[in-house]
Amino acid sequence: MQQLPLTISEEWKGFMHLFKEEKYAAKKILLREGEVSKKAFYILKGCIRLWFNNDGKDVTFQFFFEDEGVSSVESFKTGQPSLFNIETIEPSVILSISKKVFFHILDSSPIIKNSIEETYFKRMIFYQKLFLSRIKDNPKKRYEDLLEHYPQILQRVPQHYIASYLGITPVSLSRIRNRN
Amino acid sequence: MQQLPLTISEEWKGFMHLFKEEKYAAKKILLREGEVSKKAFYILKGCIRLWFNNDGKDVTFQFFFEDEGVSSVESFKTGQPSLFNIETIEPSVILSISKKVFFHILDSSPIIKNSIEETYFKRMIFYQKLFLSRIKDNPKKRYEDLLEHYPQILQRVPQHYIASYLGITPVSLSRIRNRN
DNA sequence: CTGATTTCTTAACAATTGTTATCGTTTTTA
DNA sequence: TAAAAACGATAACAATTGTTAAGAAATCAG
Repeated sequence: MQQLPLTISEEWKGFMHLFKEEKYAAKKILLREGEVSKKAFYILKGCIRLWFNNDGKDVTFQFFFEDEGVSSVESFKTGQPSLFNIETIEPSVILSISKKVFFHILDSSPIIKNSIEETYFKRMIFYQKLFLSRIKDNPKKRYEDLLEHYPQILQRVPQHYIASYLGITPVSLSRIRNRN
Repeated sequence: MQQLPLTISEEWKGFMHLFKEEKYAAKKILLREGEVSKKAFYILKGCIRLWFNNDGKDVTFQFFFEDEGVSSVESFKTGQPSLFNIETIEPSVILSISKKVFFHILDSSPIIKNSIEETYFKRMIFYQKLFLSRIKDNPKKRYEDLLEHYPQILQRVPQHYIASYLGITPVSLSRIRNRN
């Protein structure tokens, strides 16, 4: 969906053996809010959400599906505690890589290093656009955009997560859906 | 405020003669939405807002003040049309630099190149946080955060720009302010 | 200095969303 | 498979925000 995959380019293939394949049940937390990220992930099968605790309320703010890279980027890179949880929604098959190995790959391949930096840049633009959609659109419009551009999300993700993602309550989302 | 300055480190000083100092009146557009960015800016005095036209409505989404770098990053870097306008709010004194010279500096100084890439990374985190505040907080809370963390904005920027930035109408902002 | 514009407030009403609670239905788990 | 938990729809009412309009105050421009 709105996520930029960790491109498995030709270049990456030479390093694939350094990834570890892991299977997780649904609702498994891969990284807990407040902890320091030690691994980055790549989804082979399944889906994941990012969420954090906001005064006792579970706030979901991003979804990831097959062939997308997921991590708490700033925690993974800088060693700060993660601001959010990374949690499976469905049972999932994940490739994981340690910090040490990841940065070793970056050092040994300028091509990959470059592509990762490009990824930071693109992700910045992505978040800028997400932020803009919050400013310009009301919840109903944001729901319709989601319906138009990422219908798969609505089919795979429980509705109250989506409500949270849209910035409204589950009740309000249910109303919007049944208002034609 | 919430912007990451283009750090004028020691390293930068050797290149300062390549910048051009320009003076602008209030409400001057430095880059128009839809045009390709040819210059990046650094504010010596004054302030600037970023805004775009949304169905005829003027939507402001970021403010910049003294000692901050401003540009339509993705347009400046990739040559795509800018998604927004860059406009002075007050009469301003600006350092400007052309694309050609800017990237020449990046090529001649690995230190600066590195710091710019670091800037992309930090700006990504910045936009991520902005986006999160849209999800977790209601307009009133966002106004109070602004009041607490960036009181200078409220003193220097017209209120309807701030309302737009907070994602509400000027009328609603006026009500929030006068509701104690 | 004066008329025009911009900026902010307030009012009245409509529309939307939040809150709380209830009730089937589906899914999970022991 | 049976009990428990999760999920989604709906209702009733409160609170918030949007819309439109009018008017006062401040600022700008000639």
